[in-house]
Amino acid sequence: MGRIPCCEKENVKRGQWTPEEDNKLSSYIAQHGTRNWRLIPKNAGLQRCGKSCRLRWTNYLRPDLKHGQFSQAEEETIMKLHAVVGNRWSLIAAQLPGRTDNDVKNHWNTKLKKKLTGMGIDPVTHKSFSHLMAEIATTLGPPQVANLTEAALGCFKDEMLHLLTKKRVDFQLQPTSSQGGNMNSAYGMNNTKPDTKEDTVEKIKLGLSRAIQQQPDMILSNKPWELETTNVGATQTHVNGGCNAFTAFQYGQSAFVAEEDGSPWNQSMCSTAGDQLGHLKLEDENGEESEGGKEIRNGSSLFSTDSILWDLPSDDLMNPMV
DNA sequence: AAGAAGTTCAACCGCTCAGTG
DNA sequence: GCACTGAGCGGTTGAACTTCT
Repeated sequence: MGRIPCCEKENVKRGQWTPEEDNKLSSYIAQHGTRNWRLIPKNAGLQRCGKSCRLRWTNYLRPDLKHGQFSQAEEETIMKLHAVVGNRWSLIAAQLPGRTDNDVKNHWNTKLKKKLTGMGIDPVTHKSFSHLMAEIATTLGPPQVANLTEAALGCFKDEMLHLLTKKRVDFQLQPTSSQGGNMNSAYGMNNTKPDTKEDTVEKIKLGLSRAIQQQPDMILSNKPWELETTNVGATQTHVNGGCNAFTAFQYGQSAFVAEEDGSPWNQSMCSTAGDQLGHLKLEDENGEESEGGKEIRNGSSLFSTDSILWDLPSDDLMNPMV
């Protein structure tokens, strides 16, 4: 039993709309309104599917639409709401006057996701990668924890590579006093060459392995059955006294600290390892070391401590959230 | 200058939901 | 309660444009 098509597929034009078509649709709707989309193309003299007309109108022709760049405030709203409601684009768009769900969705997919990833935050869960690594660790038995490096890479390799291969990365894997080993000879201090993807992955592996080896108690102590979950507003924060390094990485804290020490990765992806992983320095095109990178600085201002996730008073919403 | 690679965004598709008889 | 229909939603696609090599 097939689904009844919304219109006859033949005799129906598809693809980009022409200015004449836009005019026809706009003037028809101005006169007759938007009742019965199936009849609109026929009556307006358009060889288009009703659904296509509705989309064109709601996403482009509606007079109350904004077409320019998203403002910082709008981006903030999207990110906050996405953390709460997920991919409910229409719900999010309802809070942004003049923006459509399609606009919001596109902006999220092309800009905001990357921005978050660049900050070491998983755009799906809105948790830092280090937090997610900790969660992975809790699902592994002690013998498997040794494989955490591989597991973490499996999960975040794409994100890491995206970030690391887009920017010039200066790995400075600093040895700790307890290590005693000569990290300089192993990795080369101030290795300013980004190398190949494979090299990058190997370096991440080495750093993570070392961190995990040095902190097995911390990772193992974060057992799911010992986790206490508290609700903070609309988001959940895991609280575990023995594993503070992993707790409560939300935008506010993450970005705030990142700005302080200039290395978002140190705080997010690398916070598990802390100093053992060393510092990832981001350099700009001129080879100048940036304080966390341009992207990150923008992110920091976006996620100021004044606008952390759970601080979203319902009064701020344009429309009541369901 | 030209081709390749990456990015953006309008448009489409198929599914679900709500309204109606 | 059921069937049917229109509207709306979110995921995906691909053309156009931009940037890189």
